[in-house]
Amino acid sequence: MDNHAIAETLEEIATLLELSGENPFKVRAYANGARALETLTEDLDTLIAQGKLKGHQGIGQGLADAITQLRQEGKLAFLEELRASLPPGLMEILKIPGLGPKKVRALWQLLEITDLVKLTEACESGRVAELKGFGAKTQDNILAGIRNREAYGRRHLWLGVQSIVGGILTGLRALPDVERAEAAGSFRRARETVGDLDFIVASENPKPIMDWFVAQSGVQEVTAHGETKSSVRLADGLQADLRVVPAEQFFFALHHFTGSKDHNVAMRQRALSRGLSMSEWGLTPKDPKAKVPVAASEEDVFRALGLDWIPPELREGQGEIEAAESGKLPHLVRYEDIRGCFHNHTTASDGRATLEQMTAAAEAEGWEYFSIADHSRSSAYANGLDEARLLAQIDEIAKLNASGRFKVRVLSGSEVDILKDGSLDFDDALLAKLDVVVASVHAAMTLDEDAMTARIIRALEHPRVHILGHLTGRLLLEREPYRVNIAKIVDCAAANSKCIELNTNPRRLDMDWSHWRRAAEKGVLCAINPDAHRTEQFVFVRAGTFQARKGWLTADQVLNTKPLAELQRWLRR
DNA sequence: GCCGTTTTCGGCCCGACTGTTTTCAGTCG
Repeated sequence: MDNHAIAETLEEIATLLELSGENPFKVRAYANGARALETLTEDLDTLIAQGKLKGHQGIGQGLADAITQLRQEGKLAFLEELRASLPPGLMEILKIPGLGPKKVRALWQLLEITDLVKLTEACESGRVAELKGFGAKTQDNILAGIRNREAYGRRHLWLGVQSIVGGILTGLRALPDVERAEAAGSFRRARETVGDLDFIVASENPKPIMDWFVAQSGVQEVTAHGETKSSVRLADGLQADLRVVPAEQFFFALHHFTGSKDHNVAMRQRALSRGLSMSEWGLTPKDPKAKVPVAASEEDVFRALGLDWIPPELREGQGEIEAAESGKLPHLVRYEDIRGCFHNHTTASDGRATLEQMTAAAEAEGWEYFSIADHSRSSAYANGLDEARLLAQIDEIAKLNASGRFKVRVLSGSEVDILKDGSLDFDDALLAKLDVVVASVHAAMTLDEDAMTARIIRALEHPRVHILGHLTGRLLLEREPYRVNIAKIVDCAAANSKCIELNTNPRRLDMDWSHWRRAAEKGVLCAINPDAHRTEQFVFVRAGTFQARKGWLTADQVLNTKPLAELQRWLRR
């Protein structure tokens, strides 16, 4: 099993234990272990061999043993027993909003409900409402939850919800009683996908704000409408929560609901160690005579705990608090630092805009340079260029640059296919004529991990390759990543001074933010690339810069921040 | 199950809302 599969298995154990009525802290330990594994940056086999798995945050002896066994044998005896002891259909029932482990257990034990079909029947016949702790309302909510389970479970691409967030914020800020309004949650942290939206408002008069929020156009269902908190369902099952707090609590609440969970836990622990209790309401000293900290900004919240302000993108519980304590937070890259990008398509392959249209749009972005990297011949589905067409395009780009019609410098390139054996789709003589070579996998995605890793490493070691394109091939919410050892690819890129792409197509965001910090520490450069197939997609660079920030990247760790002359020296070296 | 310059046992973040209750359990984030 690879890291991801093992993490999913640990999640499954956590859920099964929860349904068994196990100690909730034990349940949490497995869930924490799964997260620790997902964000592991070292090679798992190396850690196991060196006996260093235990000692990682959240991984003790028990989890280290379980992970080792899953990695080496692919199975775990106590998991088999656990699975056998519970009806498999309970897992689906647990996903219905409003049903947690206690209620699912009650349904199972008292009504012998073991799947969604039986649950639906029991609700329709009114038997669920008769159970202790249930009622008519709960029964109705379960039926609604079953009907809408697909939509409610879906996450949403960050860029896809951006305009919705903007619209709601504009609406809130226009209300007379609103002093401040911000979006919080995973949207503010720029997670690649967003489960629901969180809004925080400062006001002394919450009621009209709550009333506006639940009555907005686009609201399909009101799931909560309280004095300080309301929740609604928007289109596609997207949930939006609003919390209204007094102005003096605003920045504590904004921090709290920005999260992440891991970050907040670490912050609360830090507060406790300094004699303070932390919640969304503020910081309360254990000593009633001590001064109560106030916050007129989010900086004040961090300052009260002896920390520098931590950008929301970094708040994932990945060491940001330690860095903020010692003044070692990185000076993160900003969109203003970007001078161009390297992976764009035209109508020559599968793009929707011509070379000239793309160039005009790049100039409008204010960029110094950008490179065309159309598909190569093996990507026939995308109208990949053969040698003759690529030579013609190189010539066309040279003429466009010579014409002086645009200030932006167009670099010629190719998104050359990495073939199944790791060789490239064009010969060395042709590659040598290009300014930029991006190498990507587009076919034979089902190789096993060792074969895929060896394939990509062979391509990356090719002296003509500058940038590795979309490393894992994942499509968020659609397609799993290829099986590939990212740690080994990163090491290879570092050893050969190659650049890895951060593909900022909102469905890709690949390589993922969680790997960049370690990659950059090893000296691997990042190329923030839109993979634009039309001019409007240059905006991906803007949105994708948040992902680079999430990966702790500074401007000098990003290839696109180099001035043209320096860039050309790097490309030709 | 994890963790520990007070701890190897006894903690483990905290609060709002709903629905079912007459004071609170369960769920959610």
